[in-house]
Amino acid sequence: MLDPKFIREHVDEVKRNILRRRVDLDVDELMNLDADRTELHQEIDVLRRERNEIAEKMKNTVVDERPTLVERGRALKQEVAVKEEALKTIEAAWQTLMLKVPNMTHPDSPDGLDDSQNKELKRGGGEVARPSFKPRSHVELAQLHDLIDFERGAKVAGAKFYFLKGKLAVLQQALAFWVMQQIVAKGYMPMITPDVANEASLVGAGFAPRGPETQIYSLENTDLSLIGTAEIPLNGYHQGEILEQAQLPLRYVGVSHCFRTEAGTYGRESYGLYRVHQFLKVEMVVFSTPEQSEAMHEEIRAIEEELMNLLRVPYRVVDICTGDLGGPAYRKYDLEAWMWGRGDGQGDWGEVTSCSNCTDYQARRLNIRYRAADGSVAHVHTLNGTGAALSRLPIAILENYQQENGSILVPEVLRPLCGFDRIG
RNA sequence: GGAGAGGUGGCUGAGCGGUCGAAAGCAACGGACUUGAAAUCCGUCGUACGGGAAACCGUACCGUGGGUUCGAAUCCCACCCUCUCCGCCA
Repeated sequence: MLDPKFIREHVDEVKRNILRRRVDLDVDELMNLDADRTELHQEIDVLRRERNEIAEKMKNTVVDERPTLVERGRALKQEVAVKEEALKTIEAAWQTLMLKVPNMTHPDSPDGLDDSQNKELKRGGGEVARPSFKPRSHVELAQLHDLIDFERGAKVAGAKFYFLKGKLAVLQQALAFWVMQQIVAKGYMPMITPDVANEASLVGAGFAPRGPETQIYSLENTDLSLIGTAEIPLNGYHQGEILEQAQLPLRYVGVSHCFRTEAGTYGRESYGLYRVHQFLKVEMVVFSTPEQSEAMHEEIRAIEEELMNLLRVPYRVVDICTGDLGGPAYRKYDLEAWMWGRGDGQGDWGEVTSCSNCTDYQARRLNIRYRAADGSVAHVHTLNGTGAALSRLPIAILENYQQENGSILVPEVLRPLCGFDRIG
């Protein structure tokens, strides 16, 4: 959420930003509601003031004069109740629109409509070398070695659930542990989070738990949902707290299962493990001061790149364009790994990690603040970045490490943990 | 799951329905004393919104949401959470 005061004072800027981000929202309507809301608030305050004054007078009033005061008090109670009811309605509408206002945007974020207009910044992880043979997709490779069982996953839990089997199951655990270790070595606090979260945490992180376009599984008869990312519990972790500036930046790396309904996304874009209902993910979350957040964003991106370099998986860094940023992000980078199974067998880039600077957008909803050295209090900045999505990263490893005979080499750094150096 | 106790400021912890935004202590901050530090003494010390150039004023907030009342931290109801005991259990 943006600061309402900021919106009032920068209406034109906010409007321009909404246009740039391709968000459909009537700011004038919001401002009208905002004015009504403020006015009603003031009216209610005046009435409450009188009510308090009457209550105060009651204390030192002789008995026979009390009925007059009581009567006036009763009338005021009525008036206040009516106005409070009206305020509730306005407040709800105001809130709905406020939540739709996206974060402001980093001046360097490329302008664009959708992911086709994201801007490539750099490449790494080694060259994409077309092999002398026709590369197989991870699905074909998995079939060859019996590494993923989608059929039985569907039988047990439904389409887009799966069993990882054999050496791929081991590789996944090794990857998760190795990535965690690397990030912990950078000073991040390792965390294993709840795989469910309540509505306050979900909404605070910018997710809509219920409703038609939700991406989230919710649990019946509770206000809990299965989390889509550890970002949700890790953000919620400091909900409502005032941190000390000396503690910042606070760096966390959490592992969790992630659940996404991915409604209506079957087809080529969701081939194999690329888009599934459940996966394991290692996620970094940072709380920082406003001054630190851009540097922290670069730090997280550097860690993501380092991991890909150590794994020797070809990747490119993409600066996400305004139309593709989503609500909370001020700026977002994706790392896309080369995947031979995409792009009609020609190979293509596929997102494996993503990192965002959400500035104070989430912190305001979650009410996470810090006390500066001078005693003043302000919202922290929050950042998040994928350490490893243990569905997509294995795709990139399988497809880039495959050999002509269909066997798959294990990345050097994972061999000690896996206990084997090739699959097949 | 059953029985009981409890949720108050950064922490500990008082709080007869009106004088309570809230005692006291600790911590923190500013100052005095000191060569410096400790100790001691004096002072400051919640957040949000609105009004005001400011001093300051108003409103709200004592787990959350309802209710009773002229008036609620205080009474009533529901929910959430914590602790103790019992049961069950990886």
